[in-house]
Amino acid sequence: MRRHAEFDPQDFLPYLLNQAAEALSLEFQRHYRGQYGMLRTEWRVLFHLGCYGEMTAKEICVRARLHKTKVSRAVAALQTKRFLTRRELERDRRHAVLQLTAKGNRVFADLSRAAHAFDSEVRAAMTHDEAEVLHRCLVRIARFETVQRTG
Amino acid sequence: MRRHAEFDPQDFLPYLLNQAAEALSLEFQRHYRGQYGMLRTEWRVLFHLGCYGEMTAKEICVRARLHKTKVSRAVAALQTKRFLTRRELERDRRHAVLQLTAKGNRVFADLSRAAHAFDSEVRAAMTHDEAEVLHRCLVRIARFETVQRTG
DNA sequence: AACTATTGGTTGTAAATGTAACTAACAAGC
DNA sequence: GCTTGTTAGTTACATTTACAACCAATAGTT
Repeated sequence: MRRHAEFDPQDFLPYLLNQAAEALSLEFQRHYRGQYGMLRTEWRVLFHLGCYGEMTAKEICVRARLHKTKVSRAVAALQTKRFLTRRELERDRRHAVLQLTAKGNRVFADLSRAAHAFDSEVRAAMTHDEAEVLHRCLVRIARFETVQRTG
Repeated sequence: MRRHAEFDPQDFLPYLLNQAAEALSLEFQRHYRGQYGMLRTEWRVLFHLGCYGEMTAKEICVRARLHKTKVSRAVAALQTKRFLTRRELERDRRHAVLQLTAKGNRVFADLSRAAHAFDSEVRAAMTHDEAEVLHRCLVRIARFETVQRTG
């Protein structure tokens, strides 16, 4: 049936990578979406604040490689959910340091635990060596030449 | 600075996988979007038709793991671009076999070449063995238990 | 101080996506 | 033939995202 036998979608890395990423994202969504009504970007922002501690929106943009509008909206949503607070800096009132509330920290702790468990579950499908290689390759690919989008 | 040192976003597979997938997708977009004004789903549908030959929308849904509405819209778009034609089956007029036009095939050939080149470029960042492991792991992950979405 | 450029962040609007409800064709049971 | 169920595909509407324009604060220049 195949006409251009020289190229199977499964062998095209962007395609395969997307399939894999989507499979995992969709599965993990259940946790932050189902339990807390959060969107993916909100989860990412919370995740970063939880992992690294307080920081400005700009820092999140750079670290998480998210566009500032996405972060802006996610922060607003997390704020109305009372998961974080913003504190303006006097020395430069353009910046606002974001910080998880106690509630936000509890949610982070819960999701962090779920993430850990999920991660282990996925890793169980491969050997330790394979996981090492996978990680190394993904990091390399993630750093692959991309257009500016941290604006 | 890190507070919960036990978990770095970079170590969370869904996250890392997403970063990697997005980096590649964004980069490859230039080809199908910039040159032909195609959306990602359109490119995927074209890709599948090009690789495997004519098939129905339903078959594309299953193979590409895309929801039927996405495929429906992509097919409509590709049709107005004159990249494919649809031929109803007499024996079951619910089905329509989709087939690339000559123009569609030329576009596929061009993008297929670009995809090949891009794939090689990415693979150049790793050894042959690494690429093998990566591929194997990704296929395994892509098949990971997911909710039904080929409906 | 005034003038421009840059930066952090928000908002408006169009495009894209997800979900559910729908239509049309067929199939099975009666 | 008529009802009920299923399947392929479309459409309508709500949610999400992308992109550009915008605002306010600061920095740099004169």
